[in-house]
Amino acid sequence: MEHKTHENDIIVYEKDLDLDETLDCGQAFRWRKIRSDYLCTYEGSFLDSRLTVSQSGEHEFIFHNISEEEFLGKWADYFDFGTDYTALKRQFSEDKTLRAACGFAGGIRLLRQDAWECLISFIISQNNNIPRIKGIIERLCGHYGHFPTPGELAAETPDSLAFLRSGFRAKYICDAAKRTAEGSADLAAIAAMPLDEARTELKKICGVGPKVAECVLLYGMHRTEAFPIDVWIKRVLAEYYPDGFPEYLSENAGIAQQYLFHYIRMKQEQTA
DNA sequence: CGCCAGGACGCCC
DNA sequence: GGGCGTCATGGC
Repeated sequence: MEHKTHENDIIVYEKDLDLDETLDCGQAFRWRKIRSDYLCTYEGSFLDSRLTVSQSGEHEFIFHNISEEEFLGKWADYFDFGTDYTALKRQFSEDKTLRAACGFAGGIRLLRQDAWECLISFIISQNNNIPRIKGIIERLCGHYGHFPTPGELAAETPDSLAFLRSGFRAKYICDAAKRTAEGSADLAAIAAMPLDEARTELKKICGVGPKVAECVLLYGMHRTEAFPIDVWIKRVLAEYYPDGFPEYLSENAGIAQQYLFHYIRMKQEQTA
């Protein structure tokens, strides 16, 4: 990744990034495509940080109206620009199915999101569809003007969160907020634990089962060996990996999973 | 209308 | 330990 400043923007050159594939593949829920003169432009946030970013060419991106400090200190990390995805995809491509998935959408990157925001977001995601997940999170952030802190959410009750229309998940949101605010769930500590221990700790939060725990580990703590299994990945495993997922990929299985998730969903959409 | 959604829980055996 | 009904809400 190379970058330069131009007026108030940061221009980035990166071969292994596609904004549509990365920001609209179900790993983050707060990005929305806005009309523009570029290939595509997205507006989005994590916690209370907002960004407008455009894809101005196949390998060229504009991070609008931010300083170099803000780019290097925040967004370069968020977009995981420190990781060599060319090397990752080369490794993935030893596997036939993954080679097809990377060939289909090679511009996916694993965003380095905030653990707390991921915890709440993926609690909301359970037994839910992506458009509605986005709506609930939008109402949540709209209410506070930013993604609520653990303390802010801990002051709520399922009744006071009725405006979210999050259904049975409201009580789970409250439990996660309470535990995080009071420290019985210490996300920073969990992020540093051995994987199985981290899983166990996350699942102590009411409403966090195997799938949500895996998503928090992968998307919010960048534990790339975490491997969320939802209905789509179940189909991939049954169809392409009846004898199990290749062991040599285990260290980056979560990133591989991201390519496969996008691949199988788009394939389904095309044949549907 | 019915089926499904980036599931987890409680209960049953 | 595995199987199954239930849980709100709304997209399609």
